[in-house]
Amino acid sequence: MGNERTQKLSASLEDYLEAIFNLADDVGGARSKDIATTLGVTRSSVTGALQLLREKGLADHEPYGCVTLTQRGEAAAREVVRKHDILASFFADVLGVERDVAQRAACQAEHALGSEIIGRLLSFIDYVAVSGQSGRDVAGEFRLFHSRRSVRRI
Amino acid sequence: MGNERTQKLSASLEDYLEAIFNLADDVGGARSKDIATTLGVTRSSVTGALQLLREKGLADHEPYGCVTLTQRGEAAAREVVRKHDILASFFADVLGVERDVAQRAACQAEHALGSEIIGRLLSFIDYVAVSGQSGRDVAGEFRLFHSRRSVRRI
DNA sequence: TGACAAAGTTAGTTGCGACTAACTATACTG
DNA sequence: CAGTATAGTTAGTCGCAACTAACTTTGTCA
Repeated sequence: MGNERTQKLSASLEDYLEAIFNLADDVGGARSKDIATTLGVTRSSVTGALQLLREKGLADHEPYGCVTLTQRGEAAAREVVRKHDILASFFADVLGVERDVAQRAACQAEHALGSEIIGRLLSFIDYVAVSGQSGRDVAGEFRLFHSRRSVRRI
Repeated sequence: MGNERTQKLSASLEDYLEAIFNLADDVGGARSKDIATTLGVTRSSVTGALQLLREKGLADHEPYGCVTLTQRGEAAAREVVRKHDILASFFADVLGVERDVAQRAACQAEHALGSEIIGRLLSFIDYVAVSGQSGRDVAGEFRLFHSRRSVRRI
């Protein structure tokens, strides 16, 4: 109990995991420089974070080489990415927020919400998606509702 | 520009503002001890935070006395409380999460979301609330949808 | 192959936000 | 009103997560 398997990650380390995962996915490998660019931090900050991720058994990183995630690291990264995608989809597809605003908000909120809420949110997105098939498009109806209310406030 | 009026508050200071506001509302005054208990920190941490809030012109605090919020401090606190309430209501009333889980999640997420998203969320809650009056209760329907999907996964 | 640019690391600093321990002020109570 | 419990403050420490500056390694190319 209380070992490295159960420790909660900081928002910062979750961001690093997410960036490493996405870079590996997109470019085929995560270089320290690219992680720094993605997250808007210096290379030395990345070195420090990789050190921590290695200590926690989440990333492997031979100096001057590519960063790879361990099985546990990849699992943790997938969970962060999943939260991100669900939140971004909810903001954009249900609430009707601009894609890039939704993305940025998802980045912030993904660290704050547990799996109970995220699971329900995913469910809700699906509910809204199929709502059109039963004669009433919830997302569209809400957009109308929202724009009318906004107009009233001008 | 860049003066004290426009600076963004840390999540921690927002928590202090919120606690002070709620205590003043509930008990009629915010004592350092009570702020500490509410937030689960030590009294000395509160002293430090009050120092910062005073420097930022958000709280007045004569040593050994009650803490009061300035106009700007109260405005900032109201905004945090508003975000909290909207999020908690969304989690509980729309997603159907337990009240206390919703409260805790709102505490975490309230610092991460800007007014664009929060405004839409409020709008959405209203939309769901009036949805029942037009023959179809979105929240209730979703609960059914979610519970059926959950059962399928067992 | 030698030089240089780019990438990565190390060492040391900063700010924040918590903590403990020790001290001071206030308030209550016999 | 003296003594003590409670509240508040101060000083000093710690961990985290960033930073800069200086150094090392790697890779490229004339």
